Amino acid sequence: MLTERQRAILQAVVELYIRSAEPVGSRTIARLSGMRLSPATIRNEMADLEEMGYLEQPHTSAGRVPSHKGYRYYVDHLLLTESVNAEWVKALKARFHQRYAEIDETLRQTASLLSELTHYAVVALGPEVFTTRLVKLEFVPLGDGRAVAVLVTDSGHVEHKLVELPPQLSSEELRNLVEMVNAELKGTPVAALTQKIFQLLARVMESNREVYLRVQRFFEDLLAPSGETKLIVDGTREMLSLPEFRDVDRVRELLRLFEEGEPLFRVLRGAADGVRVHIGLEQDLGLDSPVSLVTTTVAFGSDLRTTIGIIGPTRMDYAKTVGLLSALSDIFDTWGEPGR
Amino acid sequence: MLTERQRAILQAVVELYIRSAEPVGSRTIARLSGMRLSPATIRNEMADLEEMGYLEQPHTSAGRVPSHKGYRYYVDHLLLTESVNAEWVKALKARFHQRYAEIDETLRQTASLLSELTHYAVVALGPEVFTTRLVKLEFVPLGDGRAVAVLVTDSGHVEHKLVELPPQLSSEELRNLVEMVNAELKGTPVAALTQKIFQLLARVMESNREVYLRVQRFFEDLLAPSGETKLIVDGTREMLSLPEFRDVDRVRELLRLFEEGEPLFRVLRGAADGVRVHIGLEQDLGLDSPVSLVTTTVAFGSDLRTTIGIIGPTRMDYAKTVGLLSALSDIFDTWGEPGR
DNA sequence: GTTAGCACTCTCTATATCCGAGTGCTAACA
DNA sequence: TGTTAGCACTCGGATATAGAGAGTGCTAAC
Repeated sequence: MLTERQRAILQAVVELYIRSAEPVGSRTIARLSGMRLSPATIRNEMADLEEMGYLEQPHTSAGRVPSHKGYRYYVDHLLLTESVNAEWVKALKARFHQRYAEIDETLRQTASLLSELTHYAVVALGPEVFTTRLVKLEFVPLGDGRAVAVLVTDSGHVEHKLVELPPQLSSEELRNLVEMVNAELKGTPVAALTQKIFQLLARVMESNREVYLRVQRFFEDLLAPSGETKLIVDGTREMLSLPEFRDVDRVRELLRLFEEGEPLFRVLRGAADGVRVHIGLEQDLGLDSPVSLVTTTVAFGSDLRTTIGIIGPTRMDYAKTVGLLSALSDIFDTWGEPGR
Repeated sequence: MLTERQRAILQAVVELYIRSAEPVGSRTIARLSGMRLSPATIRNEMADLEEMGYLEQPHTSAGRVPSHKGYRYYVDHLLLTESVNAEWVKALKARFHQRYAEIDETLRQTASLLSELTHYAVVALGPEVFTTRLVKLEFVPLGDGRAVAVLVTDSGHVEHKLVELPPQLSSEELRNLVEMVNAELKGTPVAALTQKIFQLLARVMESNREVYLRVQRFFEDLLAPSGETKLIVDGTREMLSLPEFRDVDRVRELLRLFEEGEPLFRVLRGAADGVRVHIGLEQDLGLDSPVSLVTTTVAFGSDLRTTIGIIGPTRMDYAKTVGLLSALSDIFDTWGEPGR
């Protein structure tokens, strides 16, 4: 259990370190924090805090730096979430008021704005479309045995794919089939589509087993999630001005992380609902540089959900970041209700 | 006019500098190049080459480095284009044999492969769709006054956009309109589409001036090139291992360039047909780091054209890069003929 | 419990020094 | 006349050294 004074000192260390990126000494705290205490006293407390694992010393005779445990305590008990600038909230909301935009695009723009506001990098899971529903499936023949298949969902999302038509299937038959799919499966959640189509096919085509198999394969290909969920990344550039990334090797690592995506996927997928602070992800992400991630998992209306994360140095400005993502969550929540 | 020996020396300087990134001294050339000459003789020649502007000295008592003029001469007169690894050609061709893929995707994959092969960054202009033709225009109503407009071209390209339906237009009327567009304008080049639609509208709706204007505005919006041509970028990461980018500031510049796009657009758009070598683009691109660009402008069949460029340090491996892009051009050319 | 004082530690910066690679020039050589 | 050996000179980069500054822990006094 920490005393009131220890908490105050821990808070001061964290906040000063966040601002300066330099180890914080007892002098500095004595001067800048309101406490009427001498450096010596603060030194004693800091020694205790270190022993308890909240602070670390890069080397003897340097100031202190928060440990992961220290950050954790700070975030969980000492953080006063900043109420977000009204200006910013307005800017965020603006992203949603242009209803023309596709969800993907909205998300991309949000990411871009967030990185601009925080000066950190932003990652977002492309929205999962599991629960969106089919509005229309269409084939547009191109004339040389190929066609474009276009699939429109009720969220306004469009998937399209160039397909080779199975030669066994006359264009007449295909047209009938598609008409039937549209008539009978409109409103079906996209996730269940493949299965439903198979059932439909089985019913219609039981006569001709061989063609059935071909056509089944064909739809299977068509509906296979085209390139698994995308990762949206923005603001890589912002990270480069941080002292943590003064070294090009660090930058290279970071770019690799963003290009590769896999480790980020894992972390984002694993993030619990609401705004969460993940401190010290360097191991999980395979980086040498100390980074933290603040995530929020939000729902777009009742159909879609996505996770947005802000990646910064471990000494990132948690107050601002958490505040911003909370505000964003609220906007998402209230936005889902009226229309979509 | 350069003597045979001077050309040999210039070539040696360029090639050694490309390999080592270090200024090249007379000793090195005497040792490594086949010429049976002493360093002293080579020094004399190098002094002459410097006076003629082909070489530069970073400082007295360093070796020589090629000037832009030197590179130019090398590329224009001394370059033996490497015949490309059969393996690579195969890999490139493979990108085109999956006819399912959309052009955009093909291009993206090609860029990715090129950057992997060269270890430089690759930029490509999203293909210009000016000459592709309309195959089908479709509106899929979503039910709350919005609809998805889907436009399919004969190259298999799909554009889609969420639109708000003009309330003055009944869905009945819209359906008729779209049907008419499809019936009458199928095969129209996309570039001419807006104008054609206006003519059609004018003919059909002359009775109701006010609605006409609304609907015109609506189509205008719809067909406005959605977000000007895209820039495809890949392989930024590769650049980071080059000594030219050991400094983070340089990296930051580079990332900004790729994010911003505008200067790159200008250069790529301005590139003449065929394989071209642009030496020393640092001014044009607003960089401090010395970079060159090798471009090729290729046609996809008769309909589309695009420019692909490889950006590397000015001391990039021109032989390899030019060879690779030549091979790519050939593949594009022969590929355009059969099907599409 | 708090604080002043002090010796000590360690990093960082600036300065001096040295080494090596490379040059230009001169004079000798074929 | 072109080529080469020799040599003094230059300059950047690496290495060593000293000193400043910031911060600590500990002791002893308040």
